[in-house]
Amino acid sequence: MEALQPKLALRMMFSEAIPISCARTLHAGRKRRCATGQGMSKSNNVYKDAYNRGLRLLDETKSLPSEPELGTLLGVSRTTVRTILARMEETGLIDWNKRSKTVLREPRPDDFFPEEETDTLAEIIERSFMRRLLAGGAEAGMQINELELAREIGVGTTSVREFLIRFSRFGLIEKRRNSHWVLKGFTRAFALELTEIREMFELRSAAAFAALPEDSPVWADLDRLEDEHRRLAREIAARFSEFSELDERFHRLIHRASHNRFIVDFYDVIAMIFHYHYQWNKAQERERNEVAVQEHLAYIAALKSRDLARVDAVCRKHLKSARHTLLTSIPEGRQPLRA
Amino acid sequence: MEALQPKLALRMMFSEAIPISCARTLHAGRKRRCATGQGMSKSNNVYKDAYNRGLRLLDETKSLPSEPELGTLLGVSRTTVRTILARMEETGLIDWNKRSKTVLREPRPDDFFPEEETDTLAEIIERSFMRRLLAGGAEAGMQINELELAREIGVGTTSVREFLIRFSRFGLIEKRRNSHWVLKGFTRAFALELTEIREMFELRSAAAFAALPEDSPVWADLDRLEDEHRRLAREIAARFSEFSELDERFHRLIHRASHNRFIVDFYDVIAMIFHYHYQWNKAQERERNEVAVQEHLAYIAALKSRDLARVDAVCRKHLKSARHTLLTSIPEGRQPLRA
DNA sequence: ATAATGTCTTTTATCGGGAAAAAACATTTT
DNA sequence: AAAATGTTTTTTCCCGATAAAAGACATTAT
Repeated sequence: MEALQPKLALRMMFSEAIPISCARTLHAGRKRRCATGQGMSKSNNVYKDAYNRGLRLLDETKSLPSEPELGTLLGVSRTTVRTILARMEETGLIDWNKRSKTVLREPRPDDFFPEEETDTLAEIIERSFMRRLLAGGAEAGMQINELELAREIGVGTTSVREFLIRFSRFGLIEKRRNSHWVLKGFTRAFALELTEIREMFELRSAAAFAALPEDSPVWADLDRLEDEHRRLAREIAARFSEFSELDERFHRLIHRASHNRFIVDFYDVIAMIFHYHYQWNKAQERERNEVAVQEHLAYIAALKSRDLARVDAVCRKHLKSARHTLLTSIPEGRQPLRA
Repeated sequence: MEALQPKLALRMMFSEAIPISCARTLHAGRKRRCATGQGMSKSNNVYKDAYNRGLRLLDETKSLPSEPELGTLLGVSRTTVRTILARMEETGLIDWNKRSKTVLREPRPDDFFPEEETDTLAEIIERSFMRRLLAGGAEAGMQINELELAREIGVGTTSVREFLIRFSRFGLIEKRRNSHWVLKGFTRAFALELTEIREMFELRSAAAFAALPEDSPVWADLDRLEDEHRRLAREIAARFSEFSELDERFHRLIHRASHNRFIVDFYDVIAMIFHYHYQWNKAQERERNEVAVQEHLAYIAALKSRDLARVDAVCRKHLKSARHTLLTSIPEGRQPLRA
C-alpha cells in the first residue's frame, strides 16, 4: 500500500545456507525424502538430542532404569525413550529385553548424532536471523521478507512466521498488517530503552530480594552462586568466557525475587540481547568480565547484609557499567563512543 | 511426559461454534468451497471491510478520487481498491471508466457486507478464546489443546498456534515444549503483577510528560482529550459506556511520552485486559467511569501545571482506584472482596 | 495392587499449496 | 514528466496433510 521505506531485503552476508539435516531416520528403518523436499514435516531432533544425552548415562551404570524413569531423566516421553532404547540395542550398546537393559559397551564418539542435528528449528532460524542482523548492513527501516528468509534458511514459511511473531516481543521488529515486517534496528535508542526498563526492574527485584525472609531457599542459591563467582574470580584469566552464563543465572535469581511474571519474562529480552552481544563484541571481554565478577561479589555481599540503601547503591553501580558496556559496542552516527 | 496438571480441556460453555463466513466471493465471480472445507485458504475480510468503509465515502461526494488516493484513504493496496470499484460498478453504485468514477446512487443497507465477515481471523480467535477464558470454569493449570480449539472455532491449527504465540506475551498462558499450553489463569496474582508494572511505567511516563517542552505537539493532543473528557462528564449519565475508549487513548498518550517501546508496548497488555474486563464486569460501571473521568481531569490539570509532585500524587491516586476496580472484579478463594 | 511394558490414539511441529492482498512493472492519459 | 490506469509477479495468510512426539489405554510382571 505504501512504499515509504527503502525496499532493501535483509540478505545474508556470507551466504552459506545452513542445510537442514537430512540424515535418514535411523530408528524403525524409516527414510525421509530430502533434497526433493517432499513430505519432510518434522525433524526428529528431540530424539537425537535425548539419545546423545542418553549415551552419557551408559558410562556411569551397568544397566539402565525403567522407561518412565528414563523419560523423566531425559525430559522426553516414553515413546521417545523406547525409540532411543531400540537404537541402542540395534547398535550393540545395550541388551534390551523388557525390564532388563544391560549395558554391553561404552559409547564411542561416532555413536553420537552430530550436534547440528540436535537443534530445534526455532534455534536454527534464530541463529540465522541474528547472524544477518548483526553482520552489518541491517539498517533500521529495512523490510523483512518471510518467504525470502524461509527460502534462504531452507525451512517452511510457517516456521519463519512463528519465529518472527515470537521474536517481535524483543522490540527489534514490527509487523505491518497484511504486509511485511519492518526492522527497527539494533540501535543506541534500543539499547537505552532496554536498559531503562532493566534498571527499573532490577532495582525493584534486588530490593525485594533483600527483604526476603531468612528461611527462604534463595539464600542458599545465592551462597552457591557466590562460591561459583569466587572460583571464577580466582581463575579469571583462563575462564573469563564462562562468565556470561553465570551472569545470566545470577540476574535471573534476582529477578525471580520480584514474583512478577512480567519482570521475570523481561529478562528473556535482556538475555537474548546479551547473548548475541557477547558473541559479537569480544573487545576487552576479559577486562569487562573481571570487573563484572567483582561487582557481582559486592552485589551479593550487599544483598546478604540486607541493607537496602547499600543494595541500591551497589545495584546501580553494576547496572551503570553494564549499560556502558552495551552502549560502547553500538556505534551510532558519528558521535564519539565515550563521553 | 509428565501429567502433574489436571487434564481438563478448556471447553466452551455455550457451544455455539461461530461458523466462518462462507459467502461466495462476489467479485470476479469466483466461488469458494466451504462446508466441504476444501481449499479455503484466506478470507477476503480486508476487501469486505474496506468496501464497507468505501460505501460511506459515496454519501459525501459525486465522484471518487484516484485509485492510489483511495488506497491511502482506506488503508489497503490498489489491488483491493480495484476489486472494490469493480463491485461498486457491478451493483450499480458507480459508473467506472478509467479515471472517472461517478456516483450513481446512495448505498442502501443491504449494500454493506455483514459485520461478521469483516473481522480478521485473529480477532475471531481472540474473541472466542477470551469468551471461554472469562466464561468461568477456566481454572489455572488447565491444558490448552490447539487442535481442539481449532476444531471448535472452525479454523486451521496454524492460525490458532499463531494466536497463542502472540497471546502468550500477555502472561496468561505458557508453553510446554513439544507439548500443550498451560493456562495460568486470570487470577488476583495476575492482576497484582500487571498493576505493579503499570504503576511503575505510568508514573515514569507521567513525569516524562510533564517535563516535555512547551512546544511539543502533545500539549495540543492533551487539550483535545481534556475537551472530550469535559463533554463526556457533562453527559455522563447517557454516555458513560464511551469512557473505556477515551480511557485507552488518554493513557496511551501519556505512555508515549516515555519514548520507550517496552513501556508503550506494555500498554497493549493493559488495554487487552481492561477491554475484556469491562465487557465482563458491568457492575457499577456508571459510577466507576464517573469517578475515573474526574480523576482524569485532575490528572490533566496536574500535567498542565508541570508540577512534578502534583503529577505524581494525582497519578498515584488514579492508579490506586484503577487497581481497586480491577481487583474487585476478581474474586479469589473465599476472601472478602473489599477490605 | 503397583509399576512396568506393550500397543494404540491424539496432539504437536512443520511442510507444500492456493486464494487474497500487496507490490512491481508496463502502459496510457493529462 | 508526473500521475494515473492496466497487467503481472510476489508475498502474506491460512488450510490440510503427515511424521515426530506425547499421551492414553491395555496387558503383563513383580
